[in-house]
Amino acid sequence: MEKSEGGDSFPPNKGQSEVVVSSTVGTGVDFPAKKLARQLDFTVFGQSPAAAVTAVTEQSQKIQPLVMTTSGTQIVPVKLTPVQRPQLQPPPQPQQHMVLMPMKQAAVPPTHPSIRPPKPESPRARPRQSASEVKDGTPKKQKQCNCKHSRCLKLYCECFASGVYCDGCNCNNCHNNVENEPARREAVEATLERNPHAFRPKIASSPHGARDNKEETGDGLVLAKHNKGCHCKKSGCLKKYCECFQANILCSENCKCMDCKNFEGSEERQALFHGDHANNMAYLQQAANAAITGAIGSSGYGSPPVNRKRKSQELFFGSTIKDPVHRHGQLQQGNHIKSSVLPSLSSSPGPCVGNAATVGPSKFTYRSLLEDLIQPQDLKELCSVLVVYSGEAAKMLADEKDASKKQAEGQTEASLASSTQEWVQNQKDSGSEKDMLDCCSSGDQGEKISMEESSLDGADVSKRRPMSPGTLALMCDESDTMFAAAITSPNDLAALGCNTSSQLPHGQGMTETYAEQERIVLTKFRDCLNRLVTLGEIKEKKCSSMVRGIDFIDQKDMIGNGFTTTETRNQHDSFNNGVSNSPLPQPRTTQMFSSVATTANNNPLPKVHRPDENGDVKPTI
DNA sequence: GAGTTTGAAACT
DNA sequence: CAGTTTCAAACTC
Repeated sequence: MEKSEGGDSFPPNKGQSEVVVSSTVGTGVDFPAKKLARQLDFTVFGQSPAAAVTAVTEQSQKIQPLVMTTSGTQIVPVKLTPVQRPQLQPPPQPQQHMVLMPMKQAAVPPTHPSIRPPKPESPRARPRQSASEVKDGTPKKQKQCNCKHSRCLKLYCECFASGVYCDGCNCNNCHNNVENEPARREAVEATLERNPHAFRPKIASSPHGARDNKEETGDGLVLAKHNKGCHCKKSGCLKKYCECFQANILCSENCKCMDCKNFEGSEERQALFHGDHANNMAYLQQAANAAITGAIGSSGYGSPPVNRKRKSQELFFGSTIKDPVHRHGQLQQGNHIKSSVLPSLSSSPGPCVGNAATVGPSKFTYRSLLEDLIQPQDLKELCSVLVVYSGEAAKMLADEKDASKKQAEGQTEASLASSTQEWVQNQKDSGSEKDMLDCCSSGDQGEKISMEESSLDGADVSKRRPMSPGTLALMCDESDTMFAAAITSPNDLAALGCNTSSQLPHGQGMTETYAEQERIVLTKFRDCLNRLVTLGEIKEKKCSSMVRGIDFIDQKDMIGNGFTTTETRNQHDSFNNGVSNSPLPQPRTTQMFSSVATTANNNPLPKVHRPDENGDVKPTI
């Protein structure tokens, strides 16, 4: 039962597996080091998990069943499942150095300080795990295949796919052994012929680099993505059927899965991972099942599968939103900021993307954590505030640089400054802000500002304060994309400041002004985004608590005194001014941005200041 | 532990 | 390249 064939002579079976093979290989071991060496050349396999963590370039990932142990003195074959090969993400199963390691070493689970330990898994989740693998909870051996028809010479076989001989497997008619090396080699060649990359790691480091590298979804690091992507249809990519899920990575744009729930921000996924203990697996699995059945159940295939295909989902904001959940998830993976804002930007005040509940009866529907944090008007307001800042910054800087000129030119700029401040103040005091926001964007705001200026000081366009290219672009973009209708004549655009040439009376001095102006605006914008992030995090925590079933505790705390932990309490305090104390934190972005607006309102520039109180003034948006 | 489900791999 | 079949792991009962 333990072994049908193939592992009899090589690799050494269990009794032999404790033999240490030194780096010089072949010392007194009844299996030839040469064979091990041969393994090296036939495929290019993933590195040991530990090594893989640190070296992750696709090119360098030679499939290499024999790797140096951490001691650096021994060569041991490693056994990784196909999805394990890649690295980065420790698979759910404990990874074991293979047979040739001394038991003492083998008994020590490889650790990966830099990565999250494999998620807890109940024994039930590994029903086929050999008895020898985990008896006392200590992984001792590689995973064993159970191939029956492939002779372990197809990629179906994990051993073969991993580039190692079968050892102690439960396979039948195994040819993945030294005795059948010719057949094996032939199979390898055939496999490579079909797919030259067949033995290359399936998981590659993300091209998104830093973003992905720092990606932390609360449930584990998500560092890479599947090269080919999965094609899951029914598992929601929340089961180990899914290679991405199994590798503990998020589905990516490479995937062609349906009803994917393995994306950042997926509540279903978070529900799976937020359980930190193995004994939560039952619940977690229930959550996964519920998520899957909920999505697939009545609605899942009620619509043509094609509609659920990623192809349609990839139609960026196509008019037909068949699967907002998945699509949103993909978007999130693609771009944090974009995904965070998109729900709100998605225009129609109607159902936002995150409001998947309106689309399908899925029991678990994904709603962006930021869904109710950001409203379209909030963005408008933000843009408006930024424009105000921009204007104020430019004006102030221009004032400084052109103090002498302004003396000659009279009070124009001063009136501009005062008028702008007055305008901001009036906007707030008169309560017309909403009205303004309802009908304008930054561009519109800019228009208003410009109009105001014109009306107040009578200055012509050429005298209007300069605006940075960035600001102008922002304003123009806004007006182009969202409020073009409001612009009825070219003069409007000119009024928006799009005519940069007319705004640049000061030559090089303006460059500095622009830089400073942009810095201020961007810094402020960063501030807002940071607040948004904080809000999202807090809300995520709350959601996590709900998932864990302890929500009521936290919620109670939140209702009463804020948050339970010092950390969250601090977070709460940090933006206390802008966030409501609603039990279920749904702080409006308007509130969140209010401090910005207030700053702009009360003290436009002195406080435009360095939003980063620590002195970091460089916008890092 | 048997049977079912699932999705990758292989095949057509 | 798409559709189908084969296969073995994951999963359920």
